[in-house]
Amino acid sequence: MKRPATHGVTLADVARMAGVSEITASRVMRDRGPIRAETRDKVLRAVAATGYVRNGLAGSLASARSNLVGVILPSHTNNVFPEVMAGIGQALSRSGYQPVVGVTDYDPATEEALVRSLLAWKPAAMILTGLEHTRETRRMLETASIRVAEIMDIDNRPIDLAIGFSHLEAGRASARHLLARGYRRIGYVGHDLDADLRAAARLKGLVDQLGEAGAPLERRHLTGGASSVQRGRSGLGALLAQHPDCDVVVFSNDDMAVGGVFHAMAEGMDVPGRLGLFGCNGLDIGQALPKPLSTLRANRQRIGEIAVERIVMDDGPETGPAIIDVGFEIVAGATA
Amino acid sequence: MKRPATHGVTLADVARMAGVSEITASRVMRDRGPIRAETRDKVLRAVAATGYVRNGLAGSLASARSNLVGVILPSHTNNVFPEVMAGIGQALSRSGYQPVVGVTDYDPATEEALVRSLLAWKPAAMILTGLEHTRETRRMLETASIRVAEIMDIDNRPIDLAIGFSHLEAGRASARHLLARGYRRIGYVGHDLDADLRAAARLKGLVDQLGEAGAPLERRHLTGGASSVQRGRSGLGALLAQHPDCDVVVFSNDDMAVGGVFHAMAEGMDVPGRLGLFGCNGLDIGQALPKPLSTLRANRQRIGEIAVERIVMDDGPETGPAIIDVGFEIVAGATA
DNA sequence: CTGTTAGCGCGTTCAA
DNA sequence: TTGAACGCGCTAACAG
Repeated sequence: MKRPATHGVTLADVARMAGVSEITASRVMRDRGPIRAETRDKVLRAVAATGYVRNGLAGSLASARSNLVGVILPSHTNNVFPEVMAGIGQALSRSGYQPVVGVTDYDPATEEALVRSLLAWKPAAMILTGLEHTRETRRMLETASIRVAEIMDIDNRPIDLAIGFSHLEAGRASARHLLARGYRRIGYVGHDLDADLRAAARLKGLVDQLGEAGAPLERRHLTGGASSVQRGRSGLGALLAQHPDCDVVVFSNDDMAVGGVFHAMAEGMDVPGRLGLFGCNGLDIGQALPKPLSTLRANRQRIGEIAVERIVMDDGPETGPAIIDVGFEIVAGATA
Repeated sequence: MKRPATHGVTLADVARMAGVSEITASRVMRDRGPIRAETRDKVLRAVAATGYVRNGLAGSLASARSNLVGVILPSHTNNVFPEVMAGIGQALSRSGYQPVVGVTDYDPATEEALVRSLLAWKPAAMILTGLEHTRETRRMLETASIRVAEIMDIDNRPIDLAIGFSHLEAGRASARHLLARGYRRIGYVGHDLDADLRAAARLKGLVDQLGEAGAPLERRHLTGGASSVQRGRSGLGALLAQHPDCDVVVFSNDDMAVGGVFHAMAEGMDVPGRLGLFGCNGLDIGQALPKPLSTLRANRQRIGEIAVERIVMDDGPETGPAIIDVGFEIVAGATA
């Protein structure tokens, strides 16, 4: 190797080698303004020869804009978030943006700290989950004068743009579905709902609607901790031990419900003859079961995509806080 | 509001309000050097009053270091990657670093483009998947003089540090397990292996070992496309249609294998009496099945954690390319 | 314990 | 179609 090429080839080096000014080289790098083809070639050759890599820090500092987008999600383990992340990631890469990711573990204080440190990168936009944040989180976001998308939930007033569906309504719709099927002794198996506000909202909708219909939800078992297939499985066992008379069980989400299906299988229980099972989320896995899971599905990947499309690609006039309801559908399935 | 507070409170503003120099304010922000408690308080008060948010772009540019770490993964949908991302994310946040994420869809050219754009942020380190990259990717990484971790695979020479296990050996170990159980008419159901080099390596190990044992792997079905529970389910159906005499089927991973289990359930097939089923990865879901899946497990979350610990927290002397083998274990399960 | 000086590597704004 | 001058907001390296 004739040159160690260790570190720090700058635009100035490239410009010098190409025999042009820095700004011209800069324009070539960014496809900006009119450049003679010959000049462009000289610069590109110099880039190749030096192995120049743009310094985004300097560029963004000078231009006061970056192509970073802050993304804050509650959890890595809950299967729905990899899916929305997939939607976000794909849409972002199409438009040349890059996600800087943080995970809150459902803790508002952690979220606040994350917002603060992500804002330090002067992101073009910020995507966060849910509509409940600390006062300081909201203040920082409002002050930053960047686009903000709050995803998953629409049951409250967003800072800028909310994309998702009403979890309250989802709970109600589940209840109506089960009532229509003739179920009356309804049970519920859930994970830790103090943290997962959206699962809690679905439960509230379920409880409200069932109460109004005169079939109150009295049979419940909460496992505590994050949702998982294992906890769904053990949770159903625990619920039935206490309330053997349930005719259907609703789970806080599909992971839990799949666990419930496995419990029923292991016990040789007839589903849905002896016991109906109902999930929430429409995960791939539930639909691949021998009997596809009855559940409620929203397109989570699409939520991520829409968030990106609206806040990083859109530059229409600001019209104040907006809400996009992507809706949900009851998947009849074969278990309830 | 007495002040729009829209945009751009700088360190200079804070310093002025606190009656100190910029560098002192800077030191307070970063907990650097000795500061009198009183001075620190004045600064912190000014920070609170102004709502100052540090500009990481300027800071990193000046100090030539950032707390960003580039993370490049092949896929969002393959369930193993959310798990390693969980390990990476947790370990990073503990040490105050933030991941900038890119997804290659198993394409080396996409990976190269990602490396180039992530390098623009002068990350403290870079984590990528596998040991196969384009020549230019390797060059950029070597030139960048940052720590590089290549995760998942150790069957080749790493740029700096490799963390994972030998997929070739994993395939061989699976073969030995099945042979020891007495299986001889072994089938295989896989997804698209052109892209997923590690699944391909496991298959090669499997084929080699079976060949050496005189029970060559002749019964195969490849579905094409990414792995999924659905494809595993349909794939097993297709394989058995062609080769009804299989006594055990190995799947390219656990998602596929769980699909296989569901197919067997739906057909009322006796597992493992009539047909054994064997996966790879040890996903939670496989272990929650009525009969826990027989599979091969590596601790993927730990791989992510170790990668971070070694390349961002470690500053021991460089000793050239290193390999960390986290190993794997055969999970006997109840399906093979 | 605190301050001064001097950039970091780019892009913006003008002018040519 | 190209360039010169300036500054983005912060921190390193000294001094004091």
